[in-house]
Amino acid sequence: MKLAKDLVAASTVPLVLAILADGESYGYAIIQRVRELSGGEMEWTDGMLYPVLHWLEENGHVKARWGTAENGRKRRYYSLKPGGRRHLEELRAQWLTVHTTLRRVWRLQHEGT
Amino acid sequence: MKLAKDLVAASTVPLVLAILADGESYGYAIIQRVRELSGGEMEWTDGMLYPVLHWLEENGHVKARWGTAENGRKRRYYSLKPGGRRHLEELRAQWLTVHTTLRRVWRLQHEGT
DNA sequence: TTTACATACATAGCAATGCTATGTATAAAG
DNA sequence: CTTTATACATAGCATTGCTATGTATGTAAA
Repeated sequence: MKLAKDLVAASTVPLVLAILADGESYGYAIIQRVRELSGGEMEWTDGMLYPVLHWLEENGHVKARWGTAENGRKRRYYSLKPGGRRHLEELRAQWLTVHTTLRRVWRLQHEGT
Repeated sequence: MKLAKDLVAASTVPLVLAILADGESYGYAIIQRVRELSGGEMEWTDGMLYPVLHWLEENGHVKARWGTAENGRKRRYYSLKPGGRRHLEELRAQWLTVHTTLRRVWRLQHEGT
């Protein structure tokens, strides 16, 4: 399923933060995690993720460190800062507000009266 | 609660279509309906809604007619066309895909293991 | 040892567009 | 006669998402 641009934009930051809330991670792994969590429905490109990661870092939501994988490969590991956790909760609340609203109208369609 | 731009953008069209799926309506009433459905959390401006309505009409999702309210006031009534209904279902499916994905990560945070 | 593929990160730059700001008009209320 | 709520419309630009592109290396296969 091809997802609308808008929807992808609205969910990118919440998803990244939520994944990091589960523990430190890095770009490539986050992309795979998203595919996994979505059952293959969401396919992110690295080109769209890295700018988001940089933005999150600049805005104090996450911190980053260079690390080395078991195989010697360089990686940039990201983890949540307290501000990021707060931001995540805020975004979650916003998402749920909208979701609840949508559910209310949908219910009118699928049920009687 | 102030909602993020992205999230507003992602939910506007689905919400409008869903409201129209419930029956013919017009700009001003749609704005009030959104406020009502969201329990006052979502406040749309007319300036952001009308362009969306025009876009939906141009793209064959809705049809519009000029009508007159009981009080003699001119109104532009919109109603769903079959293509709009299909589009609504498509957007709903997309929304649910993302929502399900988010719920899965959130669950990891709020529950154990 | 060369090719191919997966892994891994980075960013310039512009196409696309959301929506603010602004304008018009009228019914009802005070 | 003034204000408020109702009702619709759109120019135009500030904002920004993300494609396209570039770099680099580990591993497997050919």
